[in-house]
Amino acid sequence: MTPTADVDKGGNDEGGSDEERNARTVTRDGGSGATGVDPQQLWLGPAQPRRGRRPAFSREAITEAAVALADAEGLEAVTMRRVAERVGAGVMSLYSYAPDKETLLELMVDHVSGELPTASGLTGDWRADLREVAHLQRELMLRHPWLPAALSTRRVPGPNTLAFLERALAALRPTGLDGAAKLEVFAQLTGFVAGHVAHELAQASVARSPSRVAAEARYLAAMAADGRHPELAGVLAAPGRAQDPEATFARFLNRLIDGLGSD
Amino acid sequence: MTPTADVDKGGNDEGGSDEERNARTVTRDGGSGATGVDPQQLWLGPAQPRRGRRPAFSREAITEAAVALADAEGLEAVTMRRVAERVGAGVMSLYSYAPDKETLLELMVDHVSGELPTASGLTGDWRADLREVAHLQRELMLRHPWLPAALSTRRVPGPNTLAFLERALAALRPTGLDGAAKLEVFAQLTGFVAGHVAHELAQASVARSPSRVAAEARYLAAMAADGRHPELAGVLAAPGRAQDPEATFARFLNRLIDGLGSD
DNA sequence: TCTATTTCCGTACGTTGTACGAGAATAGAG
DNA sequence: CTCTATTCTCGTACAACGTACGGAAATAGA
Repeated sequence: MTPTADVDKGGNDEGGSDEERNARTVTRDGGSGATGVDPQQLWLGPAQPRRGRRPAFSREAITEAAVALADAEGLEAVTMRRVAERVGAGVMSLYSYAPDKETLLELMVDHVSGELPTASGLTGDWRADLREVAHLQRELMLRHPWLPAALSTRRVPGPNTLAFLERALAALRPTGLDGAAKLEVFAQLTGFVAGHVAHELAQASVARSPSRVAAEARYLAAMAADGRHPELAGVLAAPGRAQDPEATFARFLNRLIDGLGSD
Repeated sequence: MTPTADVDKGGNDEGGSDEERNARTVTRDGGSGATGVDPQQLWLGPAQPRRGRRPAFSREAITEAAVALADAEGLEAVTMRRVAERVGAGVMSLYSYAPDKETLLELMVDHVSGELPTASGLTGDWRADLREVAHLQRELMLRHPWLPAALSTRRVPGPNTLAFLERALAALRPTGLDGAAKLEVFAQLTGFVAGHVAHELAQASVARSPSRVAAEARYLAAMAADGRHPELAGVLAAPGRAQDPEATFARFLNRLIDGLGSD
C-alpha cells in the first residue's frame, strides 16, 4: 500500500522460488531472564520450514494493516483484535507472526522506516547531509504521527532502520568521530526530531479545539495575575508572532548541528 | 515523604484554618466536545464545600502514593487498584480526587516538579542559567525515571511546573526573545533533556542484562557482515571509548545552548 | 430532626493482551 | 496411499485494566 522498500530476510534463501517466506514463528528468548525477543530470530529468522500447514497471511500484510490502522486512528487504535479484523484473520493467528504486541510495534516502526531513502545524497558536507537526514526523519514522522510515541520505547534496529543508520553514519564519516560518538549523535538527532515533531503535532491538534485553548489561556492568565509570575505575565502580554513550524524546526536543527562541530 | 514544596491552592482560602482542603471533585469538561479536564477546575479548584462527608484521604496523599509506586516499579505499575491499595482506600474512592487516570498522571508530574528549586540562582549569564535549568531537570528525571515517559503526552502545566517555567523565563530575559520564542526554547530544552535521559536510562538498563547485550551484538555483527553496511562494520570495529553519561549530557547541552544565540 | 450534599466503595461491565489446546492442513516416510 | 510429524488457525477463556453506577454512610445548614 505504502511505497515501502523492505530489506527483509537476510540473503539466505537457498533456491527457494516461493514468495512470502518471512512469516515464521518467533519463539521467546528462553535465555537468562531478559524480556523481549532475540533480534536474530526476529529479523533474520529461519525461512526454511517446508513442512506443516502453509501460512495464510504474512508478517508484511499484518504489519501493513497495523500501520494503516495507526495512520488512520492513532496508536491506541492498534489492538490485536482490530489488526486481525483488518487482515481477515483470527486474533490468535497474529501470534504466529509476532510473539507479542510490542514486537508488532517494532515491526511497524521498521516497516515505515523502509520509506526512508537510504542510498545517495551525500554531498560531503556533513552538516548539510545531517540536516537532510533530520528532514527525512521529520517528514516520515509527519506522515506517521504515531511514530514519535512508538520510538520512545527502547528497540533493536530492524533492517530498514539499520539501512538508514548506515546513511547517517556515512554522512558523519568526515567528522572523524569514533563509532560510539557517531551512534550517540544519531540517537540524539533522532530523539530531537521525534521530540520536536511530537510537540509540533500536539500543538496543531490542540489548536483545533478552540474551547480548550481558551480554557488554558484563562487558566494561565489567572495564574499570572497572582503577582508571583511576572515573567509569565510578560509572555502573555507580549506573545509575539506565531511561526511557521517548518522554519522553527530548521532553526533549532541548525543550532543543534552547528554546535556539533566543537568537539 | 519526598521533600516537595507544593504550591497548591491559589490563595483563596478565606479564614479557613483546616488543612487538606485541596481534595475536591473535579468534574469533566462539559464544554464543546474536548477531552480532558478544565485546568482551572483542576489546579485551583474550589476549596469551599463545607457540607457533606469529610474526605478520608487527600489528593496529595494519593499523588504521593502513585509517585512512590512509579519510582519503585515503573509507570506501568501505577494502576488505580495498586494506588488505592497503597493509600488504604477503595479503588473508586480515587475518583473523588482525580477524574481519571490521566489526570492522576498530571498530578504526579506536577508533584515531583515541586522538587525543583524555583527561586534564585540567576547569574545574568543566560547560557549558564539555562544550563542550570537543564541540569536540574535531568537530575529530577534521574530521580524519577518514569518522568520522561509521563511528560511525553501533552499536558497543561500545574503550579509547580509553572513556577519552574517562571525561573526558565527569567533566565531567558537577557535574550530579548519574544514570549512565544521563549516558550519554544523551554519546550525544546525540556524535550531534549527528556529524550537524553530516556536514552541514558535505557542504555543503563540494557547494560544490566549481559545476555541481551550479547544477543544484540551478535545480531549487529551478522548484519554488518553482509557487506551492505560498511559504515556499521566500521563502527563495530572501532567503537571507541565509553563515555561518562554526565559528560555526554553536558557536551550535547552546551552545543544546543551555544547554538541558541544565532537568532 | 430533616434534608441536601459529599465522600466511600462493592459490584459490574467492557476492553485489553494473550495462554491453551483442539482441529485443519501440509510434507516426507513407509 | 497411509501414517506421522510439523506447522498454522483460531474459538474459548482468563486475568487485569479503567471506570460507570448506585446504595450506604457521614456531615452541615435549615
